[in-house]
Amino acid sequence: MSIACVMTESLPEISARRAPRIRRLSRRALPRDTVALARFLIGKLVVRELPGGTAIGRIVETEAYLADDAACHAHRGMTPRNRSLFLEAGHAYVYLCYGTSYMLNMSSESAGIGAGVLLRALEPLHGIELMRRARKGAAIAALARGPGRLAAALKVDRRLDGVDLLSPGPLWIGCDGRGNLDIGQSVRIGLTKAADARLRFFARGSPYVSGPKRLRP
DNA sequence: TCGCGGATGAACT
DNA sequence: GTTCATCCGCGAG
Repeated sequence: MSIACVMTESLPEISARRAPRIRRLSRRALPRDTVALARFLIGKLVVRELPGGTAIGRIVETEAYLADDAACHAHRGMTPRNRSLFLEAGHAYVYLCYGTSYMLNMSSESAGIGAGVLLRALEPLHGIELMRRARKGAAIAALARGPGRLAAALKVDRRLDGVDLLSPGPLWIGCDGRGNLDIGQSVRIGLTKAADARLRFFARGSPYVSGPKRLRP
């Protein structure tokens, strides 16, 4: 993604004089620990480069899935589906849930350790029309509120499983220096296993966070 | 604002 | 055959 590419599109959400300077996250800068990484990713940007343009959203909700965690797909060892969770921190793990929705995760530990962070919701910032087309005209507030919606809005599917999110490519994660948000914490959403662990993080007060109101105080 | 049920498909036991 | 970290539309309160 180049600044020029952002500025050539005449979208109201980012004015020319405030064009974002987005830098890819460096692997060195990532927190070592999965929980710290889930918190760290709040406020960072997901950049999706598509033939029709670039879609960008700010991460406002994440969940940590630990190596020692019954709710983590890697909990019972590596399988063809979950092998991306065992890649060095910063790789995409994408899978289909309930036959209808893709989930986008980022691997979070050293190579060989299966753990990750689920990206649950974005504040749409740029390429909103692109995302709305992918979401059948949904309201902006609901474009990427929920993990399945997030993946749909960014056209993320299994083809992006294993992609390095810290390298140039179709999908990467960056920072624009404005990510200092008030971060709340709660139990994770929708789980049947290990449902009591408070491993969900969200930007307090953001209307783009998913889940019932009691879980986003 | 909430809780419910159906649609959906791939991986795993 | 079972499981799964969801979405959507609907109806109750």
